[in-house]
Amino acid sequence: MKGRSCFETPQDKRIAEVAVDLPLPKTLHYQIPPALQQKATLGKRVLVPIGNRRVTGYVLNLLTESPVEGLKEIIEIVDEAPLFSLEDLKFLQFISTYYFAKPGNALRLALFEGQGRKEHGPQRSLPRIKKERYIRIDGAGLAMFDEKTLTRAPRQAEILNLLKEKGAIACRALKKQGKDIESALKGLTKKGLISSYYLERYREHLPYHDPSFDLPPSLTLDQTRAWKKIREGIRKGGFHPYLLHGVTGSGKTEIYLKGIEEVLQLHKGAIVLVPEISLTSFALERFRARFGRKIALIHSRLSEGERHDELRRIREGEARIVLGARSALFVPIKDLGIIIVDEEHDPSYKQEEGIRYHARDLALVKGRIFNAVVILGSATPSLESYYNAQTGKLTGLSLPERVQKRPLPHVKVVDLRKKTVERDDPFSSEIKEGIEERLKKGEQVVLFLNRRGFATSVLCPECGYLFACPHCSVALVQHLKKGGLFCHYCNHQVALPDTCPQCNSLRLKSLGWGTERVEKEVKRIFPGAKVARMDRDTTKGKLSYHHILNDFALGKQDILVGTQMITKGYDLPQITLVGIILADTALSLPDFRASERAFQVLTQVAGRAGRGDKKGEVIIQTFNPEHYSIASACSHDYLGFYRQELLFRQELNYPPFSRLVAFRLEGREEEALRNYASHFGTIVREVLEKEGYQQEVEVLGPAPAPWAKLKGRYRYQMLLKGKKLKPLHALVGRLLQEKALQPTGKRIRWSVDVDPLQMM
DNA sequence: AGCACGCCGACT
DNA sequence: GTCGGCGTGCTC
Repeated sequence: MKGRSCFETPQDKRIAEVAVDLPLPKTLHYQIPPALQQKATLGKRVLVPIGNRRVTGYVLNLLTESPVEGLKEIIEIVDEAPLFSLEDLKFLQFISTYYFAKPGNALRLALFEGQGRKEHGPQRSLPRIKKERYIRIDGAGLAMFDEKTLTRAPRQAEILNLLKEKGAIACRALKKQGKDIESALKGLTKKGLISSYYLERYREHLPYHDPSFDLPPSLTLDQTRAWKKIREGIRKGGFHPYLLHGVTGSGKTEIYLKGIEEVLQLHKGAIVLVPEISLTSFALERFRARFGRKIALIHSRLSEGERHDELRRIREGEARIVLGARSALFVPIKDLGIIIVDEEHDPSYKQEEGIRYHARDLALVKGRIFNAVVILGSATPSLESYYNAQTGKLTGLSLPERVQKRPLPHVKVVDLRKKTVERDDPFSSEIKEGIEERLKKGEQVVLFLNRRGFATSVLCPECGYLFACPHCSVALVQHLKKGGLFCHYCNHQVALPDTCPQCNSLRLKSLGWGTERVEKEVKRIFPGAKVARMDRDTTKGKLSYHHILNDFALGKQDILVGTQMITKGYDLPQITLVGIILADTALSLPDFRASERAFQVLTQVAGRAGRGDKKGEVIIQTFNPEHYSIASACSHDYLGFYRQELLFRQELNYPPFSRLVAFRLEGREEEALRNYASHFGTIVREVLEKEGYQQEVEVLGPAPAPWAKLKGRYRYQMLLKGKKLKPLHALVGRLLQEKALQPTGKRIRWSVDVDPLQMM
């Protein structure tokens, strides 16, 4: 910080705007007592009275006057130095106004409290700093020591010799070798030959071993061109946003690595965001191979202690780069130089609970506020981002070819409509032949199907009875291994009876294939093949995801069957065949982004094939070979897809041609919610007219959500659509104030979703 | 989130 | 007559 002037409180600003750690809709104003005037600065914690309690708050702003009468006084300033910089506060302020988030909740993001935890519960106890015991030779003791005393204590002698060699040893390392370490150590200590001491240790999710440092490969011509542009931005300083559109295997990661290297040389830090699912060791290892311990890993599967220690490494300056899922965007990195959002199109960047933010959008905001370079990278950019690159909001960079002149995989389409005879078999003869050929050659196969379980539903063919979830409007999915029928939304479980509960028929039928069934079938057809499955059911454990992929990478399996999870996050040269069991699943979703989603998933998973020296092949099975999502994915034609999808969006006035805000209404009683929803719609339209927004905002609904009931809650949604965000935003702000919209009991809730992604 | 205020049932 | 149920409403 240059001088202190910008942090000193001007004499006339005697009021502090404070966000407290309570779910209040607004910030509160407090008088700054003269004695605290000097210390009361932006970004510090303060102790304030609220009701008859005292709570900690955060100074977000300093004011000269307040519209509120009878302000109370700040009791105490907690911090010597501010916890938040001016930029941090700006970023926070933006999040809270843009997403209509309570300031206290926005604060929790910035404080990195994590999402899954209790909101506003009691303060969690801070994880302990972990210490590790070491031993060293006690010089004085050794000087007076007679070797013979140890002839009958070989363990002690052994340890002593080791110590003479190394000086000091971690006890943990010793314990790995023998069993009875403790008594030997006790003996040595008693004789005054060694002493113990403790050092702090960082907990690690994926243990660090010194990587074989990676020599940067030479760049292709396209890479060089893209890299030069980005380097220019980094060197110039300030906010420069890029969209790096590179086909699968075109070497986007290498550009990210270069960007980070450059930024580190300028003594700045970096944030790298990757989709939740691809948080494997693979991304981490690649970065560690280049940057060693300067990388910190942050994601939801870390234990509290591990996360705490990673944050500590960042705070203490050992780590200058943070790699993680969306929440890593809020990690406080000193002198932020670059933010990278890999696979920027990925829906997991959208938080669907609490503050419904989009990490890619906020990455751009953060870049602007912190004057950092932002790279959005993808093989299949979101329509919004690609459009932004075309209109100049982002600098578009393109890598149209794979590295080392490797071709994109050849794609073969199998039209399932012509396969009516063998309908019950998930594999076409083309896929079977393909698998057989790969098994013979010792190459690897990936089989993708975006549904887990054995069968997607169970039905009685005689009376039509369908096993459905009593709490959700979905069919139950049959699982063999877990045994029974399961709801994938609320986990409701029932046993599968032998007869139909409605007509007692014995002919219950399992419909639709899931990954479990695909795995079973492939094992049956190819008894010699080693098959692994990766989906939510096989990745419950903390590191199971890592282990499955690792084993596959090591060649312990020939075939990997999986859901979404296997579409990205790894780069394995032995995979030469990707089979897409049913490409249509994503297309049938009731969402205007369904085509985009389908195209992205197909392109991503197809991109796993042929990343080594051997040519890759993709076989897509589908009932809709003509659909443009599928056809474009087959011909690796992003631009073709983009143009067609853009037309569709324009016609229906959907993003990127408009902005959306969704209201989500929820309640336990169907009728009460239906009535409330209709009342809600009336009020919204009334306000819209009264305030004169008819020209700028279009209202759709409210209507029952496509999944009308989930986890025992009925759901309605309403959509506001506008060309410009500003009037939309103003109207929503106005509606949040509206008394008539507040639910009158009945256990009904509603929330606002700005830039909604999932329409289901 | 707390905590007070508030208006209806079984008790010292 | 009161103690207390937890429904709604406010906190600078």
